[in-house]
Amino acid sequence: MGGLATVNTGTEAPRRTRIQQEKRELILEAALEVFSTNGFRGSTIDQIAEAAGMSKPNLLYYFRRKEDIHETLMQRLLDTWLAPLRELDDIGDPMTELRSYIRRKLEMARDFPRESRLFANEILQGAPRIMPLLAGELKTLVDEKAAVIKGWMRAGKIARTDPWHLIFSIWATTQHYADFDVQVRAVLGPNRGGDGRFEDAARFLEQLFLDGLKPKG
Amino acid sequence: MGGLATVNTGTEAPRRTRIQQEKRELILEAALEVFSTNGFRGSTIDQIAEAAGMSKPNLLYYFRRKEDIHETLMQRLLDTWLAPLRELDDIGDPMTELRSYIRRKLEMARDFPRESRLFANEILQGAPRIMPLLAGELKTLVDEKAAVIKGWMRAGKIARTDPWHLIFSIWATTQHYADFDVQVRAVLGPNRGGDGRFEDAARFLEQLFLDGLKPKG
DNA sequence: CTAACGTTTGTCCAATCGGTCAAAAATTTG
DNA sequence: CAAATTTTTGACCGATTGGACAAACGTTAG
Repeated sequence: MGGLATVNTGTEAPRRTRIQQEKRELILEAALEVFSTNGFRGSTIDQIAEAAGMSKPNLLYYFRRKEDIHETLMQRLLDTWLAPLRELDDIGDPMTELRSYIRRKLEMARDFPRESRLFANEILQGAPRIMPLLAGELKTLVDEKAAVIKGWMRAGKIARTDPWHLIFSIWATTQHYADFDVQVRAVLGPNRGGDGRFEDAARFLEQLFLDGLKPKG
Repeated sequence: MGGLATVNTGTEAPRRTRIQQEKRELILEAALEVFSTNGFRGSTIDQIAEAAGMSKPNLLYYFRRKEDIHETLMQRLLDTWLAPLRELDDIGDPMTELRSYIRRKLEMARDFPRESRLFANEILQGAPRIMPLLAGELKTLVDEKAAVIKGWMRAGKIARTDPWHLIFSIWATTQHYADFDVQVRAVLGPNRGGDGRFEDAARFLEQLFLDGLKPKG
């Protein structure tokens, strides 16, 4: 007889066997691949199951509903995704801090493009599943860091601007290389669009955020 | 009896009656709304038909397949979407030209957010339907404008950087306010996230691209 | 009026969807 | 070993999907 609801209690304590750990991980990896390229509604359980190398009922033994997979994925994502911003620290040289924040975000776009696209998909569709997190946890964190940046501006360490839009512009420019990767590569062509494109981007962004475009007097 | 295939010949000349013109326009408007928030696979013909105020078979009388609607939408989009870049002109002050390009792109993000999201959805999913356009028409245009920008750099009118990544950064920062609008508003909150957010963004971006963040000596 | 043509809809269909279930297979436990 | 438990699967279900079709309806030209 089937050993049923002991696995996906969801809210309860996750007492899991070794196999359950491994298989759940396998499913999440496959789901990340599928969800990030097709969106939630555009992805099917069959696709995920096939990518994970198992049958659909077997997948549903580990995750009761399609939404549970997506939810688990999103929860994990947000933690690692905001880590670079959390590291933005009041101690240390402001310009250096910002530069390394940009570098870290660009590295994440390079190393975890699927996670970036998963997030972008969710936001594009109106963030129906993570809206509370955006208005809560995320807003709190950004407001906090905006205050730090404002302190730097008052101290004359960096130019005075809108800290919130500064953070947006860092998000936009770095995540662009993950979310719009196909377009970036198509436009750059085989030569400039190769592996070196992230170093080119890093150099450009560093200069942009440091000096802007005005020619050196 | 039905007056059949005279409407959706697709490749042939579009000899259309007044009603056909109007209804097709109605459908495209509804489809833009639906596709831009749900993606292609996530949208259903029924949704579009309902949004257009007609029955599904009636919609399919004007567009034979779901894909035909999407294709028509994308074709129109690309023309208007790239118009600002086409206007980027060699005559005139380079810094002014770039500034007004950024302003125009930001206005498009404000006035046509659905178009921006439709495009973002397509790229996110690997641009399966417009890849040839990216590697062809788009690349040609960008290469051409990159050459113009390079000329400005050689003439010492703007700082030397990578013109392609400069264009990417303008796309990213401006379209961010359409594609990630939900997140932007959630983070800014009711006060700063109101209608004034685009003016704040315009001010910030102007300063970023002009002077960067380095404090004024 | 009527014939021809353009428009609209109700009905239907095969394929696919998310998810269930019971039974088989594999594994762990004693 | 055998019993208990966990894991896997084939078969199945109702709902939804994109699309086909013929009949009904509306409009216009002769």
